[in-house]
Amino acid sequence: MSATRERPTLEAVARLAGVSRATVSRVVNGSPTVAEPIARAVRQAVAELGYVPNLAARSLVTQRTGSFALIMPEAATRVFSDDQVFPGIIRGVSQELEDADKQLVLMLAGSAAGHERVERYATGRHVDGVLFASLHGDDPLPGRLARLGIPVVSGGRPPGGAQVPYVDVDHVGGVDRAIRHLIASGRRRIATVAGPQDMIAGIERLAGYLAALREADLRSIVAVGDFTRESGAVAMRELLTDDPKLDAVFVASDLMAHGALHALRVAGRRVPEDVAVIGFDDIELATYTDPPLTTVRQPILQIGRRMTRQLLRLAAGEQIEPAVVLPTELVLRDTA
Amino acid sequence: MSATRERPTLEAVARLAGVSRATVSRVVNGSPTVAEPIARAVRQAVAELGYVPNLAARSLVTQRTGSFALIMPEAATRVFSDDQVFPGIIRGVSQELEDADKQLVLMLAGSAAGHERVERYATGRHVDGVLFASLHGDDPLPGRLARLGIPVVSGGRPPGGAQVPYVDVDHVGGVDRAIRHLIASGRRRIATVAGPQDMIAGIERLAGYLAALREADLRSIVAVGDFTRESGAVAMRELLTDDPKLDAVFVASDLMAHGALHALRVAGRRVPEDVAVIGFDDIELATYTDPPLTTVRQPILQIGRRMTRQLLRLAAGEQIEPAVVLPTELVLRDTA
DNA sequence: TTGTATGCGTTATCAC
DNA sequence: GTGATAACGCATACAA
Repeated sequence: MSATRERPTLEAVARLAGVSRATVSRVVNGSPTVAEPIARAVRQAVAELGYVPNLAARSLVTQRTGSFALIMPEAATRVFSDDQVFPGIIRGVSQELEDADKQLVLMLAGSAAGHERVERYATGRHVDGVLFASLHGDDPLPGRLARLGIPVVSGGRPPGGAQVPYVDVDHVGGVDRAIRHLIASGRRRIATVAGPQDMIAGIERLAGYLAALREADLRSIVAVGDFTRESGAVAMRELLTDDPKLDAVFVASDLMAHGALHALRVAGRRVPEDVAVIGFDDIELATYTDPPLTTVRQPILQIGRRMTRQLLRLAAGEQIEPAVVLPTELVLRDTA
Repeated sequence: MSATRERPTLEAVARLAGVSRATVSRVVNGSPTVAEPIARAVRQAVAELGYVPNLAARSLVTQRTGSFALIMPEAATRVFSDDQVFPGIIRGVSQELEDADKQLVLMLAGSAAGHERVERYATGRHVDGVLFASLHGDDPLPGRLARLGIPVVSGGRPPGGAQVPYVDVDHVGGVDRAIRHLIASGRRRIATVAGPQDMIAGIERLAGYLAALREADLRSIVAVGDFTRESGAVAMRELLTDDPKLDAVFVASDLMAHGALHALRVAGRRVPEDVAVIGFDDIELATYTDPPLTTVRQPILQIGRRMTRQLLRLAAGEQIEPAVVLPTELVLRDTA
């Protein structure tokens, strides 16, 4: 029982079981064409030696690895702030991959170096397919991988218009319902804290806000954040400066909304009496803010699951829809 | 530019450059023993063909993969709740690995199936080493991997006493300072919401609480949660039932403390006037609770970084300390 | 049903 | 400095 015992190979198992390597391979891979007594002997030898297949060798010949990459083109700080969106996607992907008995390889690609390493990794055929949790600007990577024949699915429509299959939610519809609700409850000076304008979620939600206000013939008041809580607070302060009499604000993410609530409290505004607030996402935090946050729910877990299912189908050689759009829903709590 | 173009191999590059495979390999791996003109020609051919080394083939011969696994023996729900502890560790690990130009493979092993898949993956030599973000009970996996000669480092002392090198923080010292602070400010009925008792963080923080109260000759009041926000709220309600007159509570994690604050507000208790609250972790949320949370800071990012450095040294064949313990610190805000 | 032989794409050990 | 050539550990077409 030495600590650095040689790893047993197929060969060793074959010798011990008194059969050929091929037979051992068949047993290990569950081929039905092996006589039961022999199979038993082989399994016995496998157990005795503690044999585990070398995955590198296997994937060298099978041309597949059984693992899939989920790429977060974000700084780690952003992925793991307490914004629950990325984590939710990770969970969805993880669940679906687990069901398929595939391995998840999570890659953070915030830095340029990280981006490059991801590319090497994926093109090096370390994975059978690649998921992008989000995309910034017109990142060329997904298109490049797809062109190399590597199955790729994106979370959110690629902002640059890259031709990559994606799964997204109905941002505009959700925002529209939120704004209508504010208007219906008598609000007239409706501002927004928008998300980053190089991400599709930021772009679409702002577009939705602008369209809804235009239709209602109301003036728009915009400040831009970057989906962090801190940026939400900063943007809220800007808005209050721009228009001290604003009576509602649609914030493009719950985390930013939390920051905004904080800023409003500091500024002495009551929510919802003075200012109504609606967020977007419906992460767990939304239930625990003070007061609990009215928000547009997006099915975060489902995004991850759906992306994964699409990718698995793609990797299996099936044809898939170029776009899947999931519904959003307005969840009424106490801030609007 | 066909979508499923054959991948170029070393052979192809060699042919195009008019040299041998060995030479191409040398150039690709940056060997200095290649004449510059030839090296240039090879690089040219590599670029032209878009050659990328097949990592499976490479690791088959080098016996190393350049990637390391970070295993979260938790349900995904827990890892990616908005508790920032696991994410913080992931970030630390990710940063340090990035600096070393190594790949991070994140594996969730909450379910039994997941646990088994992780074992196959690691013993299958898909990674050069393994990090456990936390350990439950006496999980046999880390010990098993270590015995197979796979470098392993644990985050937190293994509760079961497994002989695996680990990085942990000074739980007891931190809790002790928290309790002393409560006593010094006149609190006498000090309760605790403990963490899960199969995790070292839960065990040690409760032990620290009990020891500090015993020393001060005060009565202990204990409820147990599982590090989720909801469990913090539930436990807080229990405590209020047990002793309606309690005037302070040490909560073993900030997220549970958030739940506890919520429960206290609902119960009509003012914080800190009626009840003082101290958390543990100092995640970003602690700054944003209402009121901002006094808490014991642990250097979460550093835990991840330090674990990774230890693992890299281990994988490089160096000898490492069996235990590294990082300091904690009391951060005073408004709840105590 | 089982065994033999071959190849997957690299790196490493030699000669040259 | 460069080029053959032998592993690395496995899966599979083909033969028996």
